[in-house]
Amino acid sequence: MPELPEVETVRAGLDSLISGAAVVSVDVRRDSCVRLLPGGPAQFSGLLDGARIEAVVRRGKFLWMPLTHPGAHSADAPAGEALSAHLGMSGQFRVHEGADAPEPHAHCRARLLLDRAGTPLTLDFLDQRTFGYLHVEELVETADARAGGVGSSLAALPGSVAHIGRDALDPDLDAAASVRAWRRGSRGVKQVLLDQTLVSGIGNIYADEALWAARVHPERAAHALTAPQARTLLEASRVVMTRALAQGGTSFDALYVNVNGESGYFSRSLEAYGRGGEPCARCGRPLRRASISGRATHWCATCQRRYAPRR
DNA sequence: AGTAGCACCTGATTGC
DNA sequence: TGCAATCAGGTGCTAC
Repeated sequence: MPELPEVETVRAGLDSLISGAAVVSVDVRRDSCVRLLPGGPAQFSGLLDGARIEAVVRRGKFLWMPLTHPGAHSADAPAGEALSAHLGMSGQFRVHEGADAPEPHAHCRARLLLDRAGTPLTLDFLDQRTFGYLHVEELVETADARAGGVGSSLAALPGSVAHIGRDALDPDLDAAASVRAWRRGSRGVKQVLLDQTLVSGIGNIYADEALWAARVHPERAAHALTAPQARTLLEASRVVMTRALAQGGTSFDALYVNVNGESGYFSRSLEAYGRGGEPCARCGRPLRRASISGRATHWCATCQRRYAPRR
């Protein structure tokens, strides 16, 4: 469920609250949330105990927190280690300051007790549908990060993120190369926008919003996009996700909230997603809704033409 | 190599 | 009322 603006809202909230905190104890309440570790919850706890969270960083929808281990040598992992996380369709982080944390929610999959300069913190990972995960893994240098140069904060990525492209709001994204990659291949434009290995961060909501704003039909073949159309599409995705971020993200219900349990307001600003049958804000014709490769898709058949008009 | 299809889950809502 | 079908913001693996 969460896409780039929602994940960034979570990242910023976590960063301000838990950066610099040390892990005091770990309670995994559903083993599958650490399924990427062969050793399960015991290994997860062992890797985190005593570690210090240096920061909370993000690429696209992937989050990670570089760790340091006070008093330990770092010869094993030259680039360091990180607690990484993906929210899947329904993941949330919730932070409580002080010693009086409430009972864990029914969807709480793991609870970490932290200490930040003497202040106790409780970090809960909630996930109704359990597609999300927590993981501890080594950071690896990537060719992309080295080539990026300027993006020194992303010099190293967790192994599970190494195949993900820079996200649409990354200042180091190579727009020309991204547009070229988008225009290759036989898939429809919507599928290409959702391909996280090309440009990351765009999910089902913002794909529909960007396509509507750029007046591109979701089923237009990617190779039939002109270069200017593809550029417009990239710019539209940036604009819509930047506006959403400024409003705390998109939320329809309590399934997506920030680290304090609050909802964002961008659902009021959506032009296409969830508006099947309602009039298009540009032309007044009813918006279409259909399933495209298994994802609900919304568009205006008048403003967004599947085939380029004949001259 | 690139792409389609499905699997992975829980819970709310809709329809018979 | 009860129960089955459908749907939900994502990703990764497998098989063509």
